[in-house]
Amino acid sequence: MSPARTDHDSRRQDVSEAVWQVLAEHGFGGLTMRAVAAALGSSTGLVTHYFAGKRELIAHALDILEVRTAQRPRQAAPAPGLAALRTQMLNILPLTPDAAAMNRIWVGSWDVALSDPDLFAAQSLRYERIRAGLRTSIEEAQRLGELPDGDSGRLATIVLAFTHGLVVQALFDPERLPAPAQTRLVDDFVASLTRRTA
Amino acid sequence: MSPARTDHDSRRQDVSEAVWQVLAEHGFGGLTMRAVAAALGSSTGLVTHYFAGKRELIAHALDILEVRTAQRPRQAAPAPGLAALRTQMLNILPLTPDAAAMNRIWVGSWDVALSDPDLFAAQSLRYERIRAGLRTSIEEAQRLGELPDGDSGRLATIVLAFTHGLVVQALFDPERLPAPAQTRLVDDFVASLTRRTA
DNA sequence: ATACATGCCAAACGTTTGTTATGTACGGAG
DNA sequence: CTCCGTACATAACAAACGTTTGGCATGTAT
Repeated sequence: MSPARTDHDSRRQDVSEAVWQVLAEHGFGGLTMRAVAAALGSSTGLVTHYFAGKRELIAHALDILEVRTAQRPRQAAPAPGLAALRTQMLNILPLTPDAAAMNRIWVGSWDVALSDPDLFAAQSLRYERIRAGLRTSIEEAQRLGELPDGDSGRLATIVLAFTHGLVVQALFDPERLPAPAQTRLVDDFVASLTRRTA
Repeated sequence: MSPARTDHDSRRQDVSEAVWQVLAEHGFGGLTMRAVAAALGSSTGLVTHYFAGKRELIAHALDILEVRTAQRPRQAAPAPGLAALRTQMLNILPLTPDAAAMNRIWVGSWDVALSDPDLFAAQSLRYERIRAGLRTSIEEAQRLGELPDGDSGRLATIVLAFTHGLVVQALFDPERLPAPAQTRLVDDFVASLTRRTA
């Protein structure tokens, strides 16, 4: 019933890795069955064996994106509240080569996601989830008096907007925005949130 | 020497318009010679007659992006300084259907721009120019005492980051972020910049 | 009137694409 | 040993792609 001379999941993971590699180098515009097969050193037959078609390949790529975002080696929050929020932001930014590759794919996914209704909905949900994560830290910070009271949802949107936008600029100008510069900008931004009204 | 029975520039503009239309609907992943020709109701021969190849088509699309960004019907700055900065930000955001289409193309261009060295460099320059524009307003605002002193370049980066990020969220969740909501977020953000240190 | 450059279509070219079919090797089940 | 389903390679396929070519207009220049 189950002749398994290779570990299916493990092999599928290999394909997944090849997809990642192709995307990081050539973007979604360069994602083809053959490119993935070449990156894997195999035939396209192997690729189709584990992923029915290109659509499934793309959908899976976006899944990896979320999984890696959640499981990447990230710094633990040193403290709840504002410090946690700052850490969450830093964990998103392209501060390391791996994180840069992830963000490059993330940003690249927007073109295809905006053109495909299914992917569009999936992406919208992902961002909603990210905002929810930020929001808990924001509300905790408000409870601790580290942030002024106000609509935590709106503030989460502002924080995510700033972070996303910084990702884009960092990707397009890595020399001007190396890791320390990004960190400094985050600190500047966070500081502007904590200031009280005059 | 110059038999011109049709206005070359005008016709080229028509092609340009067709490119725009295809991009707004299908993104850069759906930009093909035939799609452009179809949107124009002509043959692919016409397209190649005005643009040597696909690369030139893409490069031109990114040029339009900048031209339209500069020449779009935008609100005039009601006053120099902070008010001008706010207006600049609002002029970028997808507050109207036209502006939404432009931003959809803008965001979509990142995938291809990140994969092509030439386009990459061109995009980097564009963002540099946008930041320069923001910076003049920021410095004026600082001179007027509307903003606290500080590195105007870094502040411009922060402002552009926030604006870009808000564009992305608005595109992926237009129902949650209609024009008034976007305006409100900009005002919240600007307010956070003006607050003095406690 | 002749010559020539431009505008554009229609069609074809060779390549690349996603997908599917065929074949082989092989480990477990009976 | 005999099946049989899994794991691929090979290769074919039609469709779509970017690009090129040949030709027919139509206008200006001489």
